[in-house]
Amino acid sequence: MTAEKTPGRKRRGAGRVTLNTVAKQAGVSAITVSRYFNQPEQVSPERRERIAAVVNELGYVPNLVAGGLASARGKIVAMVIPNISGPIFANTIQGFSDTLSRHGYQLLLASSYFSLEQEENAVRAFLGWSPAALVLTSHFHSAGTEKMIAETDIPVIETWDYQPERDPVQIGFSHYEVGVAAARYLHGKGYRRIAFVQNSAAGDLSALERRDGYTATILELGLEPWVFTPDADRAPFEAGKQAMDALMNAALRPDAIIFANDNLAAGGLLAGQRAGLKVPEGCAVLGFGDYPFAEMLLPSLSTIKPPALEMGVMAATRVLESLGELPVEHEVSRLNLLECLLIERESA
Amino acid sequence: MTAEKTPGRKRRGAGRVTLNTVAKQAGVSAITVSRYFNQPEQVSPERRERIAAVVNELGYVPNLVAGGLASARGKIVAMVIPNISGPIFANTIQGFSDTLSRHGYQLLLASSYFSLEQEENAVRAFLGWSPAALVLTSHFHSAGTEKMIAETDIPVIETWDYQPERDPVQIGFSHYEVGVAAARYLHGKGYRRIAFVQNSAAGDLSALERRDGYTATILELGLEPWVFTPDADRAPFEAGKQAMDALMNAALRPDAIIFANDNLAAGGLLAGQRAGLKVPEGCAVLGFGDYPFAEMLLPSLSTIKPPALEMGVMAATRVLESLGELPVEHEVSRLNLLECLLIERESA
DNA sequence: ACTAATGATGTTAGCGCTACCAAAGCGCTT
DNA sequence: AAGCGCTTTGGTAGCGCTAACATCATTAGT
Repeated sequence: MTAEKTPGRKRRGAGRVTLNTVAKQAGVSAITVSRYFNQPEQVSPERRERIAAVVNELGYVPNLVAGGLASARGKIVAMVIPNISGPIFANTIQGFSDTLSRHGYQLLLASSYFSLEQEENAVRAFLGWSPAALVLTSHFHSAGTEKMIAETDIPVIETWDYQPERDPVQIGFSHYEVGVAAARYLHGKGYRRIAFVQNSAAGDLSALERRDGYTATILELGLEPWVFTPDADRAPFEAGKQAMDALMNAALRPDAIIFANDNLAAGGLLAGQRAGLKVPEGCAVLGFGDYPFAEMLLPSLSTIKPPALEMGVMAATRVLESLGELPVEHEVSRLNLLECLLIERESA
Repeated sequence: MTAEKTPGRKRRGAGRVTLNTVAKQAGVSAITVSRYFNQPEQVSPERRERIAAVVNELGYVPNLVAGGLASARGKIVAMVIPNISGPIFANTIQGFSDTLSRHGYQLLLASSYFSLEQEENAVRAFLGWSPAALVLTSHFHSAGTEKMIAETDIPVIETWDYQPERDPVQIGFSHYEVGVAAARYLHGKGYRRIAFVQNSAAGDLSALERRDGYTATILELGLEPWVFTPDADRAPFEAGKQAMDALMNAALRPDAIIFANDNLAAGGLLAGQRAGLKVPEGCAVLGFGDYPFAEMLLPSLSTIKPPALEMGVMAATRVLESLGELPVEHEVSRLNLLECLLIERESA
């Protein structure tokens, strides 16, 4: 029944079901079918019904690429995140994606592995899809990325950090304050030789801010900062073991250790236990991230829980608000500071 | 310098930098600039250089939406996965995404939460973006989804399972055989009262296949199957605890337990330990998934590791091959059976 | 030297959809 | 009865790009 009468040379999308096919079949104009999908309330009920029947019969799927081109805004949102499989970022992605998909937006995702160059490439490619919004992680970007986000007119959101003086919408928390809180908490518990174990993964610049918060606070408390840096090429779990072994063999052992994340902390915990160390009596252990296994360890791991899921949901909410898909509560704020939660378990 | 001379009424994408802007500025035709991006080897070096300079100066970013419409194939690949934040699927996504992005393809991602309806919605929306390929999880789909994947002409790949008789490309492993292997392994170790703890999450149909493999094998070995199903509304970790408590209070305790996944197993392990149970002497524990924390537990968790990352990489490879982006090794096979690995640690 | 083959570049016509306007239909007021 | 505002519908002209073909310059072949 596909009556192709075009005589000439060019026939690319032959015989595909398009808006026009549906329109003809339903006896309405193309634009009406378009409205049926985008502003159904503007189409009379009878036509809606007729169009629905035809759509169903033909199995028509709207071509969003064409729609995106015509309207210059696709229902798609781009996100670049350091890595997808990390236990914490995953929650942010999930919260973001789910909130968006409830409103018919799709997620375009890429990981940067903390590489600014990879981030830039991803952003460039994404902008070519003219997404409705762009979500990045942290405020550390290459010059090229900065240029692009300054020039684009779509909303840009930065998560997982919080820099009041920056221009894009900020949804995050202060890593520096996390370092401060960790040091103060252990100090309050009576610990005095508090060490900090750095992230072995290069490029995680936010982790350095946590360390800086720690260092500053320790000095302020009149104690001595003590930062241990594992070998850069070790996996986090192994790096944690290395750190614990090294610290326990030091002349003057620490009585508490802050690990830059829970993976490191778990490694430290296990190495300590295998060496007969009692936690927290012999040495307290505090992590960061509240990874899913933190409560599964023995002793369970005290840690600082970042608002990972909340950031994803809030990022999506801000995006939807600025697209007019969601009523704006209060006033869209450029600065959204969320709180971390210190979860006190057995290890500290 | 943006000389707009169009007199008429419609001006939508006003003053945006397009292919044409670049072309004029560089003194070449639009198609040459297009070639510069898509088949650079067809453009002479001098022009390449000139175009590169202009692109850089204007900060031009190709509009992939327009390109996708014109060429009827966007450099985008869609994936639907049960959930993004699960520790195992995350690896598949990561492997998939990374392999693709190395070839300039972007990832469109959605999660279905094991809901066939949500999967169908995601697939429908994705097809509208005319992706280069579509990747799904498992072979359980709604009728609507089946219809769409039958009618579309883009490659469809199913991962995380393996059904030889199905049409789409299969990349996965046999869940049934995992159940068989788990039962055999414990039997070989001398255990005789082997229980199986089901997944509390409804909708994970693959988990049921693992159970079936277990049941069949246990019967074949002349033992008695024993399947425990936790309350459906419990989080996995809690469900594992519940299962362990219940099984340990049974009249005749099991001497080994297979948990449908590592989260359940971790809960079981912890509940057992808190109750003074020695693992594996009192009761062996075997998980599934090799979640990152499996080696961090005490005792470390024996488990079956699915080829999560490999499936992602292989899915991407097959996609790229069928798009002609990658030389085809051997012959593109529709059936790709990968192996799980039983990782023997301390718990079983 | 003349034609054929090759490679680089340009011209034209859409891809399938929506923005923009215009117009028609309807109930109501004055 | 004419005018007004409102809703519903349709016609037209692109959105920015690339496929397909056409053209031109260059080189090779006899």
